[in-house]
Amino acid sequence: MATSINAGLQSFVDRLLRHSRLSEVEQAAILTLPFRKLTLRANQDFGRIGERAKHCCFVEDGLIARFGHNCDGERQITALHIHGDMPDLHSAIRPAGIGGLTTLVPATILQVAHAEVLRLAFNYPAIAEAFWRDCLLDAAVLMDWIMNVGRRNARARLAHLFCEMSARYAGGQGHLDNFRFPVTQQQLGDITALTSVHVNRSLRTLREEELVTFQNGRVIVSSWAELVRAGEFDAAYLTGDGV
Amino acid sequence: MATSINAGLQSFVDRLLRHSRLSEVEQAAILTLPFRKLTLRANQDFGRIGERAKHCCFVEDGLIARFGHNCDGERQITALHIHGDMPDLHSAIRPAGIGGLTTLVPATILQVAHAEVLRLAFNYPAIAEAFWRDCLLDAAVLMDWIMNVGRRNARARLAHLFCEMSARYAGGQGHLDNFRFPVTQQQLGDITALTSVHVNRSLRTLREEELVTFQNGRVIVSSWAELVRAGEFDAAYLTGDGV
DNA sequence: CGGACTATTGATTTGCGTCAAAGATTGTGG
DNA sequence: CCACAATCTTTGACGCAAATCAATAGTCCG
Repeated sequence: MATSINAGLQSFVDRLLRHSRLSEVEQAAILTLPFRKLTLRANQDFGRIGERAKHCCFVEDGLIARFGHNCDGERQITALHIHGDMPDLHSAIRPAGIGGLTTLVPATILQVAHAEVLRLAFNYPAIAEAFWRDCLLDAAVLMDWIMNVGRRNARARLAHLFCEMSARYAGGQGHLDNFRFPVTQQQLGDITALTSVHVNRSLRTLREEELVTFQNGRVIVSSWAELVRAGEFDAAYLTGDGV
Repeated sequence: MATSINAGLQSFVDRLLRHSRLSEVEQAAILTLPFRKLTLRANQDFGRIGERAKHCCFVEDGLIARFGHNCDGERQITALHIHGDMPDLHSAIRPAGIGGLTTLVPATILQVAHAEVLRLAFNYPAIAEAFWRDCLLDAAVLMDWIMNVGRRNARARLAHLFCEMSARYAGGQGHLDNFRFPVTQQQLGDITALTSVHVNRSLRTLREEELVTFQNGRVIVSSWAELVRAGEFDAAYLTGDGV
């Protein structure tokens, strides 16, 4: 169990600092959390459904998806977590699982015991507040995804998703016009509640309209303004508000 | 500004106690929160989009919906809140609005200033934890709704919704076979991402199958077991986990 | 070099939306 | 208490976006 300051934990602190104020002492307390580093293959499920977790996991590298299944076995991805996210911070407070977690690409995660997370939250009210706020940001994304899946057509859903990931990979400052987003068209379908066939057709539309190109797990934005319009994207829901 | 113990606040404490442990002192602290009671007509928007809130609102009576719009003006309801819920507890920690709030029927709400909520959370760590957990329960429902809208057909979406509301109106203990759920078919469509016409047809199907009848804002469950199966309902996501 | 994904495209089907119109219910003011 | 408006429910006919089915290429990797 490593306890030295770690670059992975630093990126989580960076994430928290984007929306919350933390003193040097509080930052240091997070950075010295004891963790266990796990290296996972692609498409490896962990944080099993129905099982009570005893750890939070923290994404040092890779792309993590939370998912559920309907009884026909169709998968629906309900959340994506990138470098610097803590996909199941909530499990420290509410251990009951809410869907499984899986890697979409090879990933490294840091496991931190619930007890350690709770100890921090208990000892440092500002950290508790930052954790709480972090969970609320995740919830805001969930709300946005309901809008996306419920009230937008295929083209708009994909446009919106690319906008969101562009903004998130940019780390809360503007957006990226060219970024790796290592998912298959099947997985894009699992995210947007479409079939891979229709994802393929809609991607072609977006490409031909010269809004965005998705190829080999990479997104290349041709016209950010048009893409934002097509996806009805407003980045407000991604930004914190407590600093 | 009333400060005496109030029956409305009591039902919120009851809700918290369903998932979190609070001492007598902590309960009393919540019950003496200063509030302002507002009586609202049906279909009255409040907690305006884009505006930073300064209060949390607490549902004493009625049915409150959180919603967003797409650019065609179609409304999507992303959350429902009943008697005892606090629809925007999160706004104390993250004031940025995430969609508007509206009443679906005449309602009475209690407004509590953010400062008061934060003071409680700061002074009583157990209350902060309970508030945090309460937000996580709301988030679990959001995740479930993504599944519902994304991966289930019209009949299953409605069945699932009726199951959820049956369980929630039962206050975390079993379910109700007969309960008021005062929404129109149009609003059922806004919740399930369907048109009111298709809601109507699907309700007929459910009625003819003798699973559930929806009439005049009342749900009458004919076969709970069948309804649960049709809606792929598992109440686990509604229950707290921290007691 | 062969097996397993992944992407692409065409043909066809279908669940749900759209449009339209007729009842039923509720509310309101005279 | 009735008349009339407004809203809500129900049903039919038709259209369309996305699903399904199916087949051919790429592409990656051992």
